[in-house]
Amino acid sequence: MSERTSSEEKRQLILDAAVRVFARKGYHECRVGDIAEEAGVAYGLLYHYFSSKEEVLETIFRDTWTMMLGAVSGIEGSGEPAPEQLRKVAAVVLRSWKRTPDLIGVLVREITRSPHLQDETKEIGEAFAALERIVSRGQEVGTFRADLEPRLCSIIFYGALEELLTGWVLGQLPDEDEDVERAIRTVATVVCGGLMVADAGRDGDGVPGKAEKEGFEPSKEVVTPLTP
Amino acid sequence: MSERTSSEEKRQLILDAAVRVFARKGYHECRVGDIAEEAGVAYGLLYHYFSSKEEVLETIFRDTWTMMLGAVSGIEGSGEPAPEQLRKVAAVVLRSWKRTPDLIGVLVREITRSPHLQDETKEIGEAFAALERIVSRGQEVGTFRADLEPRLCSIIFYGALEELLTGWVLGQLPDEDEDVERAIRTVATVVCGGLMVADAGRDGDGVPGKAEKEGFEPSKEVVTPLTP
Amino acid sequence: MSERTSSEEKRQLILDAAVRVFARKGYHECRVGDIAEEAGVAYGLLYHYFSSKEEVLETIFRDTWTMMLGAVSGIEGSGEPAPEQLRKVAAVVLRSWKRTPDLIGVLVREITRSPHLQDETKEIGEAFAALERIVSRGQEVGTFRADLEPRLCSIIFYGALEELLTGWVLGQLPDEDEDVERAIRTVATVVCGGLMVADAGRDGDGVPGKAEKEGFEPSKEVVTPLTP
Amino acid sequence: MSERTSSEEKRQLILDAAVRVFARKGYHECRVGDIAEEAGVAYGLLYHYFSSKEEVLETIFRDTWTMMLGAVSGIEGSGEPAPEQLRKVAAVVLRSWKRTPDLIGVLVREITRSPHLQDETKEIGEAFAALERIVSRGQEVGTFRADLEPRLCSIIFYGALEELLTGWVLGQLPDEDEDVERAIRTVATVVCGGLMVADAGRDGDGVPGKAEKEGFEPSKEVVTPLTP
DNA sequence: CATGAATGAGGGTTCATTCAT
DNA sequence: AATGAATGAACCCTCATTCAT
Repeated sequence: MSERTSSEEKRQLILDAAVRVFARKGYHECRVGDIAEEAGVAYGLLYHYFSSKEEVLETIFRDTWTMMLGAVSGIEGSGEPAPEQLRKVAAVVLRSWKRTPDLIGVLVREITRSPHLQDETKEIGEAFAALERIVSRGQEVGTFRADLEPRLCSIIFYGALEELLTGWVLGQLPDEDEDVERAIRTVATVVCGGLMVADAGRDGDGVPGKAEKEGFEPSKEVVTPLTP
Repeated sequence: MSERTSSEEKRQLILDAAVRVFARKGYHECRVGDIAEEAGVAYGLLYHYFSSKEEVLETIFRDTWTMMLGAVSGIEGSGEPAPEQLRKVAAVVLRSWKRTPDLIGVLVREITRSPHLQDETKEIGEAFAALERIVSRGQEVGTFRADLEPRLCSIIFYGALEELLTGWVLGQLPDEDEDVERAIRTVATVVCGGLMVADAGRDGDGVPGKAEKEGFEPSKEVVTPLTP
Repeated sequence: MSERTSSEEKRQLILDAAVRVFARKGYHECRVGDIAEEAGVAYGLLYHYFSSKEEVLETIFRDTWTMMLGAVSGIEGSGEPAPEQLRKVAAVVLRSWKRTPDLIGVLVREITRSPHLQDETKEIGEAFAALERIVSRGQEVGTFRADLEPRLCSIIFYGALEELLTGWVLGQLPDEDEDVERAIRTVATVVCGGLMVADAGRDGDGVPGKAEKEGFEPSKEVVTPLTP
Repeated sequence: MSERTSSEEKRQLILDAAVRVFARKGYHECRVGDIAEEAGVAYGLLYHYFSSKEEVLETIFRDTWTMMLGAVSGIEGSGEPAPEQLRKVAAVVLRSWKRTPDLIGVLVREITRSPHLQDETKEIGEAFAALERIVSRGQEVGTFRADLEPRLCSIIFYGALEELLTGWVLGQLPDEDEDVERAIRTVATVVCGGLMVADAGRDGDGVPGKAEKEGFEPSKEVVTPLTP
């Protein structure tokens, strides 16, 4: 109780500081001292908790993707229709921009750093696998057309999300709350619309159908948020 | 003929070598000496043609995006229907993986690295603008539904393409010729399908419709390939 | 009895651990943490008993040279003939390799490292002085030729011992018990033989003469062993 | 001709500077910058010629031992009597103190640095082997007593030389020219005296016998000096 | 006594860039 | 145009030492 910051808290303190610094200057452009300074700890303490600067970044990646995986898994297990599930994934992912812009900035900017992806592939791969299963089940129940590879569809869907985040990160896209909501609707509409069989529930206004209009999103509290 | 390598050829020699080295080790992980060695020239000669290591990367970016912009512009001006145009953009972009995997690898891995995007934004921005106009025109002629922002749609579309390329670059996705063609069809089907108005030309199988079956792609020679 | 480890024992525990670690990795190459780990104590406890890492090494040096000095002094005061005294010194020094190889390894490897010799010079110097006196007395009683400087002789003698130890430490010389005994005989024979006046006791078989054959070494228990 | 310092000369410049700095402060206590400063070159240039600070020391060791080996080999092949050969080795080794005190200081102080001896063992080992052969031949022709192991004798002999050098390096021993010459005589007398058969050439004054008095050392110019 | 988190100066090394040849 | 030796600032990391608990 009286302990101000436990060991684990100190570790998180450093991670949070690293996210801010990486977001501000980029991984390669920042020095280890910047992170320590931002965290308000001594230079070498970082090396008590992490074996290298790179491990700090890897930890950020892993932690985030683990959360992401948890969120997607939760949605996947909800039993809702596939289009609604994709919509929720889009909502979780895209809303995280406003929640934790620094973290998203780091992920977007450094996502393809070679060494990480090799290792992080597990978490990322599982997240993609979950998306893939959502698409597959949509196909099985006849909601989605069956002539497309679920794998490719999950990639298309996730790529769309990532590019939207990139637009916000780079300041090339307006990101007011309503802009974010519109982006969620648009990506859900386009991708789900393209995935759904031609006449399934199509009444002329696109995928999410009436649900959208009926206040389709009570799940906000249910879904694990993407961030700490 | 007797001239071994002209100045301009030497410059390109270095650029090509840089692409291979960046693809192999990444921009930050490679040394200027690696590029020179790969090009078979001396250490300092690189500085006759480029003012810095970074300018080499920027040149690769600019050249490629200029080509990309040219290709997209060409497609945009073809007068074909919007879905067909998007399809061709997808074809040009995705087929470039097999043509020039190293170059794509560099673009995918380094694409969001901070300092570059500031400058490259112009070319990239114009490419996005062209995609946006394609979507807009599809909306104007009633092919695409009008209730979606063209900007967001272009982002979704391009994000899908980039994520597919990423899958190939990272070796997480099969990339035989038929896989590439399937990816082209899939992204065109999904995105165009999601963009099109519910009953416009829908005959139950999605966007590319009959066109696909009628040998829809004589454009291979027409379209400027994405690479040198 | 019930006391697990007294303060003094803990101190010695750390010293013993340090000897093992220094022998294994060398003084400069090992970390303070290595010593603590080897001793099974916590990081900072070392600083309760020693003021620095260097003091640990100095303590090892001083303790050992104090013992060495004690052994040599004991031999010097035995009243035996000079050749026999040198022989016993050789025996004490060289046999210590098998007794405490780690300690000898540390002494051999770190012996001339700069800062230590300044301080240790006192003990080392006294040991050399004792050797010198042994030689001098041999000269006074006519056993050793008088035309050689005792100081140089003591250096030659000790250098021979140290180089033999070095050969064992570096694994370049066989070190079975009989090899050690042969080394003792050889160094005594060569050095004493060279020191002795041409015809003094020379009966054709070398220095230690009959003494050697008569079981010349009952001193094993008498002489203070070189090690704790 | 007009070239002030060739590449090889620059390399040697750095080595010479390193010897001076190592002699002054010791290997561990000096910084790479000290070497560069002493050599009058830039910090990083050292890394053009050597891969690390340690390689600089190793090069000094190897070069010197190669010279030592050459000198000993030359003496070994001279066909002179074994005692005279040992005497010349002593002369070459001990006189090197006055010629190149810094170099000797480095060798004496750092000789047992673990990693080096593993590698340098080849040159050092060959030098010992040459000494061993000198002793063996002395035994074969009946000059040296045959009941001693040549290997041990070579170690005893070299240890004596090294300890004398150590005495000078540490300033514990007078090192005027006459002191050096006396040390040469003493070590030759003692070791050769101990090695020789009791009455072989013994006329009461030890080994070098008359030869010494007859101007026994015209070899000064003949023998390869130990230093560059 | 004992612990180990915290400190931070200092080290070796790298490497983009320059420049004399 | 071409070379590669020379430069030196910058960086990551180590690790002896301290100190609050």
